[in-house]
Amino acid sequence: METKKLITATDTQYSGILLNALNDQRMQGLYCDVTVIVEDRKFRAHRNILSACSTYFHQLFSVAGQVVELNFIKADIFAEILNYIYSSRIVRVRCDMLEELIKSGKLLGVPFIAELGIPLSQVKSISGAGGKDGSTDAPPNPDQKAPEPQKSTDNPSPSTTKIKADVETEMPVITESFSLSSDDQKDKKAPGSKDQASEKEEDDDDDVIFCSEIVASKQTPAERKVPAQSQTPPDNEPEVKKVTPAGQVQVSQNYLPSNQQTSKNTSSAPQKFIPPVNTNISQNPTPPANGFLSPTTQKQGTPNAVQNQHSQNITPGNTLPQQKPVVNYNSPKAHQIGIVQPKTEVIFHGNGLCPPNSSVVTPKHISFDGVQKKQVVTFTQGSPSKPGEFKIKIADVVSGSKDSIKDAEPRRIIDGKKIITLDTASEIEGLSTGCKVYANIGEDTYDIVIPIKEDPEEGEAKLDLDEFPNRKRMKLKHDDHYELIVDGRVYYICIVCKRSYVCLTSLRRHFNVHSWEKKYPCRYCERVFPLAEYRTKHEIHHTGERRYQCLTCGSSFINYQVMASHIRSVHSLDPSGDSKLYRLNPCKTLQIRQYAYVNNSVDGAINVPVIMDGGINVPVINDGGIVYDIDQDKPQQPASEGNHANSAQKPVNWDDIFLQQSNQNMFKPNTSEGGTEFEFVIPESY
DNA sequence: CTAATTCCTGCCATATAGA
DNA sequence: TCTATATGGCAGGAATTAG
Repeated sequence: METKKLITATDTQYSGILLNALNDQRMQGLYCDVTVIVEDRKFRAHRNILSACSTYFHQLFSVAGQVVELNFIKADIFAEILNYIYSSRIVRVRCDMLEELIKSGKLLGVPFIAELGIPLSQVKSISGAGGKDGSTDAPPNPDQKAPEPQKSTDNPSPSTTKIKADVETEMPVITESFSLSSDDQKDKKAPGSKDQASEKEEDDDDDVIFCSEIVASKQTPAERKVPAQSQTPPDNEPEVKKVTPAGQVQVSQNYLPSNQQTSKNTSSAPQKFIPPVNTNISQNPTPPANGFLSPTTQKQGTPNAVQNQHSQNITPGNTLPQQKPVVNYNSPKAHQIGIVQPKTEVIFHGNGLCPPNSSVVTPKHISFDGVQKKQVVTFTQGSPSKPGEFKIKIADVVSGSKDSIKDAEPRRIIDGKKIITLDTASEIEGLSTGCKVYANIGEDTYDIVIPIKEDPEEGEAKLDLDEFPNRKRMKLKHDDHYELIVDGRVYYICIVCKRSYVCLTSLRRHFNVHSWEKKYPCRYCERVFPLAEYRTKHEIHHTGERRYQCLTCGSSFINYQVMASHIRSVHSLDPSGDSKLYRLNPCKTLQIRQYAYVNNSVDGAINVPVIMDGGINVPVINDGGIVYDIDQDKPQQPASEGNHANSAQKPVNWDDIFLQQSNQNMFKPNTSEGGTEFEFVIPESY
């Protein structure tokens, strides 16, 4: 066999170019497969990239859907981090943002950013260089390389080697403008200098330098995700293990026994799995320790909040005293009793650490480890026949540890599903979205049907097929909710915010507030709404139309609330009583879907008619007998909300749809019309 | 503190796609 | 045609915001 010369060629710029290309794609929205919502901003990105650079995302994406919402970070900070992830650079970050940036970097498990604090502190203290920089602290643990959180120890790539060599000198550098750089030296640039264009392509390798021990010293999200089997059962957890910021992942966790491995329990890490729940107490005046919560997030809880607030921090006044009969939400009896619990916000600590009697507290807003905000957990169980009165106390569901889930004994395997029984509802949290949870199997026990997945990706689809054989059309992946079955009733739980819904349609509708898959822009202004109804109501404010009319005095009002308030205050009557005290007139100014109203007024006032979807040219008669000729001549444009099926699909096409309808045609001031401020001018298209 | 506004969610009617 | 699902309007309570 003839010997052949082996050639090895390394494209030293490949990674940089690749990163650049990825960043370009991100900027163009190409192939972005995840939306990260931070505050009011949405960031499109690539899961692979994020997961490679962030231990947080790495874990999160193992369970999360296409949209994740972070509430423990500020949007501008996240923007910087995202820019870093896609460029390997942090450029000209304001110094006042630095601290927060570092914190956020830690939270997200982005080693480079997390490590920035080290040199910064050195700078601040003027303690001289060297010290405990990343190189010293960071164990020679190349496998913690940020881009590949899960492995690669065995890959001492040249770059890695080089990086190690450079560590001492190439720590992040704070320039005079507090820009941070970890510039690569391929072109021998001074650390502080930044030729962004060129460096961008070269820096990324270096980032592995700073990976680290943040990950090493703290339990990574991934570690947390997989519960250490040997962990103390949640019930016995004396205290909440401090939540490692970076670990505040979980929208949900896949809990597939088959996949569960104990390998990660190496984590002698002080922390155990951090449950997704971290609620905080709204009434609790204690601000987050780090104080970096935005006002809006203060009620949302942050990892830090979790860290610093314990369930026992619950303001006594806001919680039922302990001596109060504990209504263990895990107990079916709790529901049966129908106890109305005081509402409050609670810090739920993971691992089911929240004391069992924390159930006596009904959190109103629960944050789940940074993934979202409010949580309605009013849990009162009236009669099951009154769905609205029975809300699952999600806190129960989410506060649990997965340890016991894993430990739960598989009771039986049926049709590709493994059924396990949990001892407490708090353990349910670990379930993947495909799991169905059956409560009330016994006191404080729950049967959980877990699909046995061969392939994590297909698992849920398989689950659906398995579990819903009767459904002809089942979403292959309903990764937007869990299903919790209590007393035979199914509750749909949003995986993002853990709200529970009796109606799946309600959940679907609600979920758009997370995903913004559909957007409903106002025709009159720049506002955009996640729900069509919100937009409609908002637009009515633009038109000024007053559809709600008090039957007692004839006054008209713009919405139900105003009308009801009027009836209550002026007439001292209850608008929600049996007798109809108002009338809802058909909408004249907006082409919204209207139903064939049932007579909803006690006096027989008409609520007329009969404009259906697609029937927009059906004349509408108002209560005064006036015929509103709706869209007589205009052929149905797929023009409106009325055609909701279409508009819903492409809600952003409002501009196209209504382009010809100038707003001023919709209404104009009218002083002649008593009582109302506008004369409604039905556009021709109506 | 009160009123106004916005949000939320069960329920319902309607439209549509697929079997 | 039937069924499941999507969509969105409405009611009315709750939460939030504004004055």
